[in-house]
Amino acid sequence: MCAEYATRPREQIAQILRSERRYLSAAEVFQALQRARARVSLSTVYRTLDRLRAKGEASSRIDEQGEATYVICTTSHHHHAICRVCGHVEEVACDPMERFTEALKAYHGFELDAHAMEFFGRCARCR
Amino acid sequence: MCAEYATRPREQIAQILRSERRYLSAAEVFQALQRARARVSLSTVYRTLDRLRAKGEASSRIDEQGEATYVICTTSHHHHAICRVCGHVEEVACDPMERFTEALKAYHGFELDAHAMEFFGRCARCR
DNA sequence: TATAATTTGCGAATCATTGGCAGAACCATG
DNA sequence: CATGGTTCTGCCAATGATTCGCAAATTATA
Ligand SMILES: [Zn+2]
Ligand SMILES: [Zn+2]
Ligand SMILES: [Zn+2]
Ligand SMILES: [Zn+2]
Repeated sequence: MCAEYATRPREQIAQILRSERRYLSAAEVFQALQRARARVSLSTVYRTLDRLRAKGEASSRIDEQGEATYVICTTSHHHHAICRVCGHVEEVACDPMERFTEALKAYHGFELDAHAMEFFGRCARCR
Repeated sequence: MCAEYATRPREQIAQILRSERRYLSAAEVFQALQRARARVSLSTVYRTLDRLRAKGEASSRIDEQGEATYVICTTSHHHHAICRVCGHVEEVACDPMERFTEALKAYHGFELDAHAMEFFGRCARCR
């Protein structure tokens, strides 16, 4: 029990996420599937995206309209710089974070165990 | 035209947000209003919370269940450290941010114009 | 091919949030 | 303290993304 099946729909969905390096909603993935003549239901898209996130293979964020969006990314700790023009997602290391950790403890007595960051601007190509 | 009315419902909602220093959903604010015997509709709660956010008097975030939550905060640039135990929100200054700005430009050619950060952990009282 | 476990598709259900609109509240003015 | 124009509020229906339930299809294994 609890085995994992490698299925066609899952591979097709992952394929789309891998080719686009930007946050996509379930609806956008679904549309891309239809454009590629892949017959996958919207339900399966939702389930697969959530599964990728749970496995740590994708990162999710809620966009301005309140919709969940997903992007494939590495599992090591990093943050995302999102281009306002093309949506391109750049993975950013996070060394300077230690400064915040220190400041939080010194000034607020707050002990950090996690943090989230997002950067917005224009990527190298769009400048 | 376009004047602003100071009304009872708005004051009652702001009162609740001021007394609780943590992120509250519209439903939670509504329940608090009922507990205080204040007769305000859920619609008004939604409208007032969004209005506070638009005026910069409150900050909003989407919680783990996908619901919008709000907290009163100052207008100057800062970030939030959220206690995992009691939900207390601490405002955190953001000087070390310049490091990220530099790194993004140097390593990724990415030009920053905005960023978002959230910190999670345990506040001084809950440690 | 036979079998059991897992996944899929479909449609219905959920549920936070928004929209429309008639009436109530607000506030400046006389 | 009345009047009148503007702004808010409450009610309730509509929206729309996401989730659920379940029978049928797919996968893995022998
Ligand atoms: Zn770009
Ligand atoms: Zn980090
Ligand atoms: Zn705490
Ligand atoms: Zn900052």
